[in-house]
Amino acid sequence: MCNQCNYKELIQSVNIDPTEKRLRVLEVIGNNSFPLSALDIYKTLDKNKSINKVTVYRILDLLVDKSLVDKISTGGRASYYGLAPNENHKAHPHFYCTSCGQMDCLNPDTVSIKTNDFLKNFPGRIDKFEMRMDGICKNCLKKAH
Amino acid sequence: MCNQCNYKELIQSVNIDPTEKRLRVLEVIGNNSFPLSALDIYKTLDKNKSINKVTVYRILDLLVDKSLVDKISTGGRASYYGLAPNENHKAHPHFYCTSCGQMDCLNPDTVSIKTNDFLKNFPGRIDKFEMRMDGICKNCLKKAH
DNA sequence: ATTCAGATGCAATAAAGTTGCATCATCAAC
DNA sequence: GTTGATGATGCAACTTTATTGCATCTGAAT
Repeated sequence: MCNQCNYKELIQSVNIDPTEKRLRVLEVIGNNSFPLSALDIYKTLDKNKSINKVTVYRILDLLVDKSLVDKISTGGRASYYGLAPNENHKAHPHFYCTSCGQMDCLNPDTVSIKTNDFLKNFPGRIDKFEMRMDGICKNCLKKAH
Repeated sequence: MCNQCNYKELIQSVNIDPTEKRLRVLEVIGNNSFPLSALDIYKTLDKNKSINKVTVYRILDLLVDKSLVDKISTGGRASYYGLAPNENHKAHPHFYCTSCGQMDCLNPDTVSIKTNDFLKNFPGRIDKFEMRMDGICKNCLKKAH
């Protein structure tokens, strides 16, 4: 969730056209407090048949490519999307409920990571760091009995 | 890669039948120094038409369920499979090359993680912790120019 | 008004994994 | 040894998630 973000400016800041659909997609992602799947986003926007599924995927790819949006993998089959880390949003781990598919953002300092000398010596290029915990959320735990 | 493992005993230790196919699947995973996709495993075993794709998926599900094998998500679409952590294999992060799809195991102490008070206070149940770095491996970096 | 590039839509397709049901193998009971 | 039950495996069809190819639209530049 981002209350400080001007989505139009965000899009313009990476030198792409802030089209209506791109804005809508980024808004859906930004106004949500947890990451969403492409299909979640599509369904949200398609309430009034206003966008095509393929367009959603293409916009997501673009926003990820421009580092405005973060593509987060789950233990499940679909990727989820959330606002990329920036000054207002520190990078943070996620929790994925393997029962209901809900994904939550965890506080950035629930875990502290120290990447020793590793990063300096790694022979390839590292673009991204992802950390995820899988389990059963409290709601599903309750339902279980 | 596991040189100390007796795969048959491993399978028996979780009270399931050590069938020929289960053994083959676990061996392929265990003899490999990096995680493989279900299709990699299938192709390795299917050289002489000796196993069905569905059987591979079902065996993988079973081995994951019994905690002998770890299902590792990538930035891509397929899951990868490696031996689950145990006394001989500490849990460790992975590196995934977004260019060629190769996944590598990183040294367990390339990063040190401190999960502050988080785990104690979390209202759900946590089964698994996954950490992955995505980027371009040194081979693909070379090819790029 | 015309043209051109980029954005979007639509249908078809691909990749990864799952399901339902048939068959096979193993083993205990008779 | 045959029978019957149980679990393992095979095969075809299907589902979900995502991608591709090509057509159409839109908006700025000329």
